[in-house]
This record gives sequence, C-alpha cells and structure tokens, in this order.
Amino acid sequence: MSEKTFTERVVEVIKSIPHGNVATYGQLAAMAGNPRGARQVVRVLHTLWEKEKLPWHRVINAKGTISLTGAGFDEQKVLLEAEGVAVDGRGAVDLKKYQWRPAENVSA
DNA sequence: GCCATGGCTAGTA
DNA sequence: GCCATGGCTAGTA
Repeated sequence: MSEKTFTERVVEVIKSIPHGNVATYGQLAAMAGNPRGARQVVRVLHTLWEKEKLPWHRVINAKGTISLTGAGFDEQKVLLEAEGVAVDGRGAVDLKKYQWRPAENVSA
C-alpha cells in the first residue's frame, strides 16, 4: 500500500494554508490526522520548508503569536504583514480574524 | 536525539 | 516554568 505518511500529509496541509491566513502547529497536526503531532509539524517546517517551498511564515503557535526569535521573528512578521495579516510588536496575530478555517470556505 | 508545541501548575501581585 | 508528546532526518557503518 502507498499510504501517505503523516509527514507527507503535514506538508500538503501546510501548502494549502491560504494567502493572508495563519494556522497553528496543533491545528495543522490535527488536520493531518494527529491532534498530538504539533511537534512533528515543527520538525517538518524546520527541515523541509526550503525543499518543499512551504509558506512557513503562515504557521504560528496556539497562543496566536510568532514562535521564532531574533531575525526569524522579524522576517515572519514582515512576510505576514506583506499579505495583509496584522502583527503587533509582540508578534501576536488576531486568530479570530486571520486563522484559517477551511470549513468556512466551502462554497454555499 | 531533535524540534519553531501545548497545556497545566505553582507562585506572586 | 515544567514536562509529556510524536514521528522522524541526517549522518555514519
């Protein structure tokens, strides 16, 4: 059988985060089939973002803030703001406003 | 062993 | 602030 691995599903789900939206590590893990796989989402981003051209900047933590520090923090903030996502000085994003909610996007 | 989490607790104001 | 959690990439033999 050629079942996709959890990692492959994580890659796909990250790729489908819409422009101008954000998703949390745990949310992506759940969408990929494992609600407890947040750490794996972290690993996928860390190791595959370049090779898979992942929109890594659209992934933030469950508190709704940027998890990166230093230069990475600044870059993520800039990339998000460039696509219309407001980020405050602490790196906080309004999840109510910008979190990706696939179900809401289903055409009526 | 590694990783950019997440959720809950204790301790302070 | 602490610690349980999950799946595996990179590098050597």
